[in-house]
Amino acid sequence: MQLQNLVQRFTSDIVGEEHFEKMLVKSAADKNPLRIKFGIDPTFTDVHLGHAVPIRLLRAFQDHGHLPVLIIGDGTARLGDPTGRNEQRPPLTVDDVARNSATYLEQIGTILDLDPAKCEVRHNSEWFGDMDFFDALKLASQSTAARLLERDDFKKRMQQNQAVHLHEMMYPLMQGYDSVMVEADVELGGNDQLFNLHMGRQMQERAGQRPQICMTTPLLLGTDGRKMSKTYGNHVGLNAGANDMYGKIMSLSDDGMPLWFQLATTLTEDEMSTCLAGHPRQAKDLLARNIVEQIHGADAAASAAEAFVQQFAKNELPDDIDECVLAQSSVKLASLLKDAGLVTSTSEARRMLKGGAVKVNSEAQSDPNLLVELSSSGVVLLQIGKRRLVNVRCS
RNA sequence: GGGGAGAUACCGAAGUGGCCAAACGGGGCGGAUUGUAAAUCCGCUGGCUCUGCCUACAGAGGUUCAAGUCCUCUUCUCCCCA
Repeated sequence: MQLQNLVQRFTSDIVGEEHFEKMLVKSAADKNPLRIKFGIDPTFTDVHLGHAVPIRLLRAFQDHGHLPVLIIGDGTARLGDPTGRNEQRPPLTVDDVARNSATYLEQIGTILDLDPAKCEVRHNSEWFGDMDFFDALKLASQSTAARLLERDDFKKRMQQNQAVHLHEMMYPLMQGYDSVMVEADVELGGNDQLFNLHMGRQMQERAGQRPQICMTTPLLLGTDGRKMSKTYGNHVGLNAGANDMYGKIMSLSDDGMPLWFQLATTLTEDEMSTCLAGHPRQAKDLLARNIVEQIHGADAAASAAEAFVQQFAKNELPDDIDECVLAQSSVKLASLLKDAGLVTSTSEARRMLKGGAVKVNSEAQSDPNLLVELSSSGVVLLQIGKRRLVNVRCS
């Protein structure tokens, strides 16, 4: 597929579009690949399918001979982009960030080719790490309060009489500075990044560089229709197993499907519209399969689809159930549910029991004091709802 | 620097001395229904050795038989003035 077509499919906004064509032509003539920047802050342990949208576009650029410049924001993560959340997160420690950075690369590697010859990976602590206070002031002098307060998130919070801290306003400047440091030609980001991307342009211009083209991708919504975010629990992680990933996508709301087809699948426009015209259940199955295939391969996708039908449509037990080994042989049901890790407290176990959610060996139980005998040879199957299952035996 | 308002559970938000483990709404979780979609109905939503006990209404003290509610100090936020 043509790069321009892909760009069209995956972007909602392009700043500096009029120069993009020329840049492509010049890059081809000079045999000088464009530097395509994409930055991601390792604030959590998983990268999700929402992040995958710009990453897939990045991959498209890579496939067309351009150079992805992947920035792991181990410096910016310490601050945290205040986007979309009207409260501050607890600051991450250096260790958190280091741990997350490693898993991020692994997950991004499922989409992008991280071969050093084909991709430049940078950590922005490289330049933020040894800045002193006066360097930071210099950075701050690059913009103005009025300009920063134009940012949607800040504006809203100001209007709602909520706090906007000074350090939060440094975030866009940091991201912009990244662009200067890597001399980006194009920067990709989610729709909510538009302001930050603009900042890069502005700062590059001040630094005497050619301002980057800013491309934003539409935001992939979470399975519940809200913005995909780990904090909402509506995300699908790239590190999710095939079955889990398939199941999560099946729980997507019907309304969300067109956007998901557009942003997360490899299907053509025609294939998509054929799919969407059919039964929604069918369409969702294809959607889920396609996505799982991209990450886990065709075989895994097929068996995930099968396992799903077995467990949820036919209401049968799944083939692979986690096993848990406990020391005691005779335990009260409420404690057992907790010890087996199905609930976090015995109080929760009691509530579940009262609500009729619990089955022991496929038989409904409601007595928290029921004494369950475990043996080392056979297993006892504990079940809360359709999703939480575990086989228990004693050591 | 001066004046005023405020901080309640995952979120929003009631509560102005006992009937408060805290109304109500959202979210989440379970049950029914189903296409693990949507919609709808029902239940749950601090912990424990669970008909009882313990810890909680920003933090620390205090008044009281009794405090989310009153007093003092502290921390944080917002608004107005300079």
